[in-house]
Amino acid sequence: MIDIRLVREDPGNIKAALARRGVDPSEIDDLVALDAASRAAVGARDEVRAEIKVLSKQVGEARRDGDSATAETLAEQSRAAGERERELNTEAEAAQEAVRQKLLYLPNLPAEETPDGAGPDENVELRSWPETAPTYADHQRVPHWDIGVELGLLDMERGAKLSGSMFPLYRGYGARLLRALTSFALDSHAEEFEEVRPPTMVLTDTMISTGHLPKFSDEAYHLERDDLWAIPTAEVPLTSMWRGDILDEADLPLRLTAATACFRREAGAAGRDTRGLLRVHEFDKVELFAYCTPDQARDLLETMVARGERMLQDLGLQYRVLELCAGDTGNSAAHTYDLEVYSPGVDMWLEVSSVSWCSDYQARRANIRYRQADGNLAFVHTLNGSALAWARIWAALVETGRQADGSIVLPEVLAPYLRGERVIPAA
RNA sequence: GGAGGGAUGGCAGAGCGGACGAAUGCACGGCUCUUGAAAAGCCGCGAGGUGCAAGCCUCCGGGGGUUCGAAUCCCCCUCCCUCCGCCA
Repeated sequence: MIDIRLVREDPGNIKAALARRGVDPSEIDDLVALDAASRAAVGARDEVRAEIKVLSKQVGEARRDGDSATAETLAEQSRAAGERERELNTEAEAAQEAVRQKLLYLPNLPAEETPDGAGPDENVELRSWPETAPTYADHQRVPHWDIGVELGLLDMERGAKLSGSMFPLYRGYGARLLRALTSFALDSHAEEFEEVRPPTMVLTDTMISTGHLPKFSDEAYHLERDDLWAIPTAEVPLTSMWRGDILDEADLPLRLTAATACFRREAGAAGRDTRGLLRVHEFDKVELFAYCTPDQARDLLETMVARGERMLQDLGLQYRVLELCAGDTGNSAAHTYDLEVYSPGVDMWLEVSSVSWCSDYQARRANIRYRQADGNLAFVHTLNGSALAWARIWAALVETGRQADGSIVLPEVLAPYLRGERVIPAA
């Protein structure tokens, strides 16, 4: 969440920053009013509490002096104050909770460098690869869902039979390809990023820390009986690994990588991209994550994007890099780059990575701080990025690699992970 | 699932109705000494909120309760450890 003090000190500035992402300025006015009310209520309660403390101390003294009459008089006064305290406390807590709720729903402030814009159409294309766009043959213009059926790699019908639509089931070479991608990715990050295998079901507090709750509860799967949430991305558990902790500055940046399944209800996208792997409820993804100081954040963002790009080049997939505009940047992020691959069979650009700098928005929610050289505490910055999301990569690889005879040639870099078998034979 | 023991500052660990926001050690910061460093000595040092400030308030796993007053007593919950049961 954003720092309430910034709102208090300069509401106009916050209004302007959040207006860039479509937040109504009146929201900030509401927040300022709630905050003022909260501080007044807390102050009133604290005064009574101070009174009770003084009285209690005096009761003790009177008792020691053997003056039981005075002790009883003071105790009576304290009891009366206690009743007032209970009322004022109820008010104060309600007022504080109102401020917190308001803050939990407000998105992060966009970074200065994040370009203006209202939605996806105004994102900025920074670069693309390869420099000259490839041409694609007719045999590459076959959608992956057809290829999947033809070669026995993807069985969406049986997936739906088990779990409903948009739950893919991979078979044979198709399943092995996924496993190869995950191994390839983790190995390539291993030198700089510690490999983690976190739980995929998490507590409500864990989801709140990243900003996925309370605002986006419709997008997540919830197991009611145990009150657990299926993670939409490894970013969620990784952010909470150090929730509530104080890190040493010397340990920063702390870099992690994790492969997990990711679960998304896609409630807001019902009926869109329903075929194949373009949009699914469960997919595997390798995530990069970092905790760092504010000074380290911008460089880290660039190096994480570079890792994603490097992998796409290694996989031989055509891609472009988008800098998201303020209006399209995710709730928790200050600045985001998306990587999109071109998939010739469906003739679409598919988002396969989103790399975000969340400034201290998540750290504030999760209360993750570090001790600076001067001894003071400050919130860390968090960054996350996919490297990469496999379902759409799988689609692009199968479509791009399709040969005239119907077989599929996979990238050289995956050979070690495919027992040397880079070619999925034609049917 | 059953039985017992725990949870206190960055870490370790005392405290078990009032003088406790909390001993002590380590870590950390400053200073002295030193050519420099180490060692030693001295001083400082939990966090959050609010206030111009002095100050005031909150926090001893979480939530309730008893009491004039709770880290300390009672109840519930969570997590950790030991033992038993079950289990991939």
